[in-house]
Amino acid sequence: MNLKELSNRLKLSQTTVSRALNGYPEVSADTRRRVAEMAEKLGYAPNSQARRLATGRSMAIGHVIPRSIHEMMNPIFLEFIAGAGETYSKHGYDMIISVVEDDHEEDAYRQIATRKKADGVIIHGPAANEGRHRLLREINLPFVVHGRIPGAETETSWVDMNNRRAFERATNLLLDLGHKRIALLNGLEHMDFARRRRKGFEDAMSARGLVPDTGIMRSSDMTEPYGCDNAMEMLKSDNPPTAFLVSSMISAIGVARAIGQCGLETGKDVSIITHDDALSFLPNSGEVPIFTCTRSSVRYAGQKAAELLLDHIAEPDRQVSSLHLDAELIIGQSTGPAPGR
Amino acid sequence: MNLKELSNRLKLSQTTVSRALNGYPEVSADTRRRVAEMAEKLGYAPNSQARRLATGRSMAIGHVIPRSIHEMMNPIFLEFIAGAGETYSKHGYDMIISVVEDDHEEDAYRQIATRKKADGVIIHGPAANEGRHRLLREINLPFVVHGRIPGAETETSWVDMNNRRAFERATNLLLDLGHKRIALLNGLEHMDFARRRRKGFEDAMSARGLVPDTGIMRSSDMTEPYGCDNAMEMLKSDNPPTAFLVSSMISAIGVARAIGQCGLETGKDVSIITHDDALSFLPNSGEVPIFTCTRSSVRYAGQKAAELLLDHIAEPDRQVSSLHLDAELIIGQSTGPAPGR
DNA sequence: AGTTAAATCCAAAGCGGTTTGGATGCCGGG
DNA sequence: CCCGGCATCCAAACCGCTTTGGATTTAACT
Repeated sequence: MNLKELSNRLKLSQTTVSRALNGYPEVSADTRRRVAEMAEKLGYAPNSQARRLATGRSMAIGHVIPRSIHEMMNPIFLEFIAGAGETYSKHGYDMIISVVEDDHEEDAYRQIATRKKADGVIIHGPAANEGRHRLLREINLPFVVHGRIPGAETETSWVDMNNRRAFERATNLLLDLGHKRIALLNGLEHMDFARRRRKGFEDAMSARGLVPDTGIMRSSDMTEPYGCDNAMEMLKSDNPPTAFLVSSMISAIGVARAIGQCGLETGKDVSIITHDDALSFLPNSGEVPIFTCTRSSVRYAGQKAAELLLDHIAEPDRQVSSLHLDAELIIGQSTGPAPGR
Repeated sequence: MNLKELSNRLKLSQTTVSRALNGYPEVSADTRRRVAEMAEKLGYAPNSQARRLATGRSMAIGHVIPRSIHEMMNPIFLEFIAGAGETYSKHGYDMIISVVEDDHEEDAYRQIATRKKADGVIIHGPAANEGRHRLLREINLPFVVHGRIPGAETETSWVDMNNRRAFERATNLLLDLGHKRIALLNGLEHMDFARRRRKGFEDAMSARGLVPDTGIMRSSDMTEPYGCDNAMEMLKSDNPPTAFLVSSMISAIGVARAIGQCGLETGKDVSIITHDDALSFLPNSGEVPIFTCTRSSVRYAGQKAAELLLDHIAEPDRQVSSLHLDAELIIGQSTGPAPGR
């Protein structure tokens, strides 16, 4: 069933039928109703390829993710995608995801632009020396960044949470509880978010005249064993930390496991604060959540980033605009006063 | 830069240029080279919408996932997607993901078919009373199932792992170690995979004349707290289990946490066997993995399911065909002889 | 040399929509 | 009664590619 057949059945021209269905004013209310009814009855829906070709808009947003196991192929990414996807479908956009070899990333973006596969893209996981925004500007592909690109904060549109502040507040909470020896289990520090988190931690420490001990600061992919192994090693050392500041629930669970294996009690002997992205399969809710955390829904960030991008596509010569989300600081069971205080 | 401009520059017809680029034989090697060079130089790539319209194939595979928080929006899904995505990009296909409200799922599939958004789809998470395969057959949309549809195993193409056998073997391992009181922390049992796992557990038990105690069998979304809370409750009961059979690493981590909090030792006082989907952010590897597990890479399953689907699209009147994967049984640190034996 | 087959290349017709630039009919006002 | 203007509707061009059915040139064979 295509436009032609439908308009034949209605004894109307394709033009009129098309206009009727797309809400143009040049068609009487009566005809519009007739058309809508017949379309419904015959189950007509316009072929997207044809429409896209005619309008020149692909009505799709691209997400290219490098195949590498690092960082991106993680549940946080999924949750973001889920949020963005909700926004897309609400606005009639498709989401297309390209999993590419790491060294084909640039190529993937170029393909999207030249083959007109998508009307815009979202940049995931900006790193320290980021170049994707320049490429995208060069090939004239609208984009929004999830996170911030160091040095390009004012010239790009982004959605990010206040990583520095979140970790600063978390650190202050620990300091207020009397902890002085605080370990940092950070994400990969070539990623922008991890740098900011570290900054927040260091700022809070030095504001109280403390010097962060790099001996108990780590940076890696945020897996469960990463949390467990490093916590274990530190706890068994001569001068163990009394608190852990962790970048992800997943690793925090590992830290908790290590604490348990050392015969210690989380929240009493050792404290943990983690960042909580509010992942659906790792709920940290309830009256008093298991983990004290800084929480910010990455799914919500996905929704907002998508909205921003769609706005930009609709009005191309609009100012860049960004959204800075604040994380909540939530007191759970995993923190307590420093021992011996 | 489009075909017309390119062919003008080359003083050739669009036909010839198109054929040269698409590897048709009716063009001399010399011309082909010239065309390729010029296309490269001018950065030409065919507009996908136009090509799709002309060929009638959308060169995309759809994945529709309900917005609901249950099951689907989980890391296992992501890992599957990642695997499938690799296959797609290798074959020049796009992956389009639709996040839809639960009650719009059918509608989403129909849209894909009538608007020609994708050439095929993958069915995720088949449940007990599954109807999607009938719908897809009705609207004539090729598909492959990840998992199996009860009652339709022979008439549909699917990729699944041998859930029943995996859990049977896992249970036997525990029984061989002398465990008699074994708890089952299963996934949602309206899902097919969870039913099969339960079957495997029950089969193994009754083969040794044991009757599974439904008092220590649970079924839910596989979160971390699910594992911890239920394990905690059981361990504190009058007649605690000596071993746990768990459906997911995530919940198994929760179980381990509960064991630790009870002052017991995993692999000594209490054993755990979990299914391990080989998620990248939950590595369970090393010489002796932390968890004894049945392991089957869901990423691999994604690759294979995608290959199967692309095959079906290429040769529509081909037999249905399926792939039954076997899980490895891997001995880790989380199992040991039943206490007092 | 004449004929045929093979090798190249091309004009034009789709694919299924949207959109431009009229055409037609009906109305009230002068 | 005639004309301008509004409300409707339509024919045809166009989006950028693939593909059919020929046309033309070249090579090969009798």
